Amino acid sequence: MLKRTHLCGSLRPSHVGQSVVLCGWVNTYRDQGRGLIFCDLRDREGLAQVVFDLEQVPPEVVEASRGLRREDVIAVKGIVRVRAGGPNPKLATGEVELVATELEVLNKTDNPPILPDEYEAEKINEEIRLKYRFIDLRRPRMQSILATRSKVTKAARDYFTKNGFLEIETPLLIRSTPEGARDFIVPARLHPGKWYALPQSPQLFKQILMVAGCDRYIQICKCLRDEDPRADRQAEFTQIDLEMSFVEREEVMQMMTGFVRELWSSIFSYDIGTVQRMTWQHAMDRYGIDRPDTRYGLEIEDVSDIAAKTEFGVFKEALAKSRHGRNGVVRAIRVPGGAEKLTRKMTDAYSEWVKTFKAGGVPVVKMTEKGLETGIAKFLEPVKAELIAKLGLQVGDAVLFAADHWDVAAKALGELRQRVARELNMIPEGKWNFLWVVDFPMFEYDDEGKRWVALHHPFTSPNPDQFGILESDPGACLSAGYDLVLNGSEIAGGSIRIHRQDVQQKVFNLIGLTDEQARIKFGFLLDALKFGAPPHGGIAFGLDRLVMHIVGTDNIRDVIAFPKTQSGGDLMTEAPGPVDDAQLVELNVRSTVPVV
RNA sequence: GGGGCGGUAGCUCAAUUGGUUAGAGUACCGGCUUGUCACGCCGGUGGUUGCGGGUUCGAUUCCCGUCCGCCUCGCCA
Repeated sequence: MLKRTHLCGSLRPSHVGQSVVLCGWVNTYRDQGRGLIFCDLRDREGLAQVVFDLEQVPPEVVEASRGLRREDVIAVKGIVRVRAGGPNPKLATGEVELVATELEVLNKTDNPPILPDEYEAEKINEEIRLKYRFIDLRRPRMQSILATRSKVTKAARDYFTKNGFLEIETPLLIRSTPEGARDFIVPARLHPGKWYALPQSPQLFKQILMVAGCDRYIQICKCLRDEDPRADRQAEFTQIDLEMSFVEREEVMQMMTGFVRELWSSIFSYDIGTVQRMTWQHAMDRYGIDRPDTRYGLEIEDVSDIAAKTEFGVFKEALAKSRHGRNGVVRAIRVPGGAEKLTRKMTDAYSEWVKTFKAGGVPVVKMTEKGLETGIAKFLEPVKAELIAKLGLQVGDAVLFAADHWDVAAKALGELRQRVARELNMIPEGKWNFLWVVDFPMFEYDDEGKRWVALHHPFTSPNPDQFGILESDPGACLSAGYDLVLNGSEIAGGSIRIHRQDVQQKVFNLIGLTDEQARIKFGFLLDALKFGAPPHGGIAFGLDRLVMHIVGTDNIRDVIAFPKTQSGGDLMTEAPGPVDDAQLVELNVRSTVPVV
């Protein structure tokens, strides 16, 4: 076999005159007739044009070159020269070509169902791309994404090991724990009737590594949550998981900010500047979401007191609502220029759409030269001046309202804010807005379960100044949690953990675990906390999402080599699949559904 | 679990109100072509219209069910 000397994409004028061997896939071939054949050969690095001058090569090369087809795998030996037909500016190698002297066809291909040609590929159904992933991944775009992902994981290892983190592996077969997402479970052959779970994250193990004196830990690990996927979510995903001892949240945030600073600097030569902080309450009030996109305005204003002075029934009803000690609200978004840009059709669609978030609709008013018009203008007439002042209304603006329980109104306007920004093209290109969200509540009340549930997870510590109200007013207690948000998407989340056994016990009690249940489920953690647990905290980056931002895609499957579909299937391997009865018998498992 | 969109040639799509032999581009096959680069020209092969049922003289088209894919609500500590 001819031995490769260069990568296709690496050929440059400096190679002219050299004898080289390229290996790769036939990207395209152009048969010019009896004398001349062109072939663009592709490998991971790019394309190079190979010329077969049929009068200058041995008969077997003539025959083999005439039989070349797209995606055949070949090795070619030849001399690099300046292109005789003039340069091709579309190719990085476009100034040179390889004049073939030898050709070895390493593997003929069947007619490929799809081609890794960018011109074609953008149009091909993802279903087909996933089935023939081995061809789809040959595309330059996909190769580039895989390379970028590799760069990110290497940057993480470099940065964190440089800062004293040890890379330590944690088990995949673990104990199933309550709380959180649904577990994937694995039958334990040696323990009939018992099961392992696959980790939703290495959370408890990394905490125990801190108790074990490892000081700083990093792992790039798979996490598995048996929940329905989304465009930016897979059941099986990857985290850059970290934990540090003897720190408070400030040091964790500084360390992590340093990482993204280095990453963005090395990949984009972009200075992320000072990363802003925002409290969870501020985020919810002003942006209607716990991961605000601060690249544009459209902030939410509370106009409850003004609305209270109107006779508009929807406002009155909303303000009369109350839940968990919080009154209903009327809130509004001023849309600059919205009087013209937001058509009746659009605002009607918004009203319909917010119903999916349990809101009743979106009252609208527009500001024209004549004053407030359309929509609910007549109800607002008495408070016109106040409203204009509060919202800073100018002629040409529109106002979108939500009136409901505070969380419903927040959610509706938060979603609406993003949709309006998208539809009115208000999101600036090329901006990277990083933001730390802090001071999350420890708990939220679960109406169905009639109990408090941890907003982050039950190992999250209250903020140091909040211990006093942990038990007396859990609903008001703020945690030492922090999320790193990029352009409205959560890319990392973590917290300072509880390192005292008595505090952990209290939190378990608060979320409805009795001492005995806590003992059964988390006895090892409570033990660890008893025997010398240092203060510690950490964070986990969602690697897939981080890479999505970096490569500019909104499809998580683009950044995973072998992703799963929305129903958890792998279209290439056809997993999940049936197993033999014998396997089930050995595992002491019986299926309750007939095998298809 | 709920809602929405989609599935026609290897691939991307079309097919009028339910009506002739389901078409086009591309890929593939054959021929021509010595400077192309999404090469070009001529010709050809290629169909379980996702699957199952129903209505009808007649179904890609209408109805029911089902499978698959995508988006989304719930869910994702």
